[in-house]
Amino acid sequence: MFVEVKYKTMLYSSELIKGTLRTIILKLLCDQQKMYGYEITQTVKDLTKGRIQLTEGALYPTLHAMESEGLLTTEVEYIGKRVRKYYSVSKQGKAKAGEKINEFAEFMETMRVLLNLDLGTLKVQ
Amino acid sequence: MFVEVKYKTMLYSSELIKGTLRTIILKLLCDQQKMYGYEITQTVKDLTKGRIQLTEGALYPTLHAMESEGLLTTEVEYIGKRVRKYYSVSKQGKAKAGEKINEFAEFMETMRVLLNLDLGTLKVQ
DNA sequence: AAACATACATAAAACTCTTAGGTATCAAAT
DNA sequence: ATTTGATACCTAAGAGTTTTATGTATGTTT
Repeated sequence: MFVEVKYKTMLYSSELIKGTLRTIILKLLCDQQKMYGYEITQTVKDLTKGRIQLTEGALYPTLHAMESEGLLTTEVEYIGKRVRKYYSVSKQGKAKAGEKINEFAEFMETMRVLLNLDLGTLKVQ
Repeated sequence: MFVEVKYKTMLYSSELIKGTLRTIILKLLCDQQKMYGYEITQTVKDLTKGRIQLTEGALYPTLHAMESEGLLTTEVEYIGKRVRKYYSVSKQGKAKAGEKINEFAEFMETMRVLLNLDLGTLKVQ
């Protein structure tokens, strides 16, 4: 009869997350070598303390697109009867990851200046 | 016969800017009291050294929407025969600005952690 | 006179994401 | 036993935002 509240803070209104999905995927896959879709959603949820929750409707089509663009490669694995599709970054994907992450970092700095934010005082609990 | 290069760095691939337009507008109008559309595009371009260039096709409809939502108020002025439409933030607009800027700051911090960025070493020239 | 900058505006198309639905396996609780 | 919840994949309609393209008009610079 009690509802467990996992995360104190709200989800971001999703408009901000737009345009960051590919960057997030590339970064995680560069760090972890190989991951499957569902694992990516859970990892992002954990790492962001629930603040960013990727929807499957956005994730899967994006993974498929990135594979067809040659950024990711796949290998299927069976866990009992259940299918798992692992994604890894290709050489191109690694290059792209570098670009994307760099671009995002610069974008953040530009926005920090534009919005006159003092990130030194910001603490995300 | 020489082309003047105003800005060294590239524009951001625009996907990142998505979702930040309203925040930028509210922030600028809170600081400047009143601004007109074209002025907003130029100010953002200058403040970001050409990295963010708002398109008019995105800006004007957004300003209209924000006015109809009660976030902004307008007053028309004539410079010779040319029309200028000044926008100011309403009381609601000011509250919204606070929320939006805060949300963006938290989002940036979350992304910093997620992408493992070291912003201390980042210098935007 | 032409080109460029100022200043507004709209509308079709493109792009990305949400919402909503579907299938199926496995574990835990009722 | 069966329902619920978690795991795991997927697609498609609709919503929302932005780009691209276009239009109008005035003022300034070349």
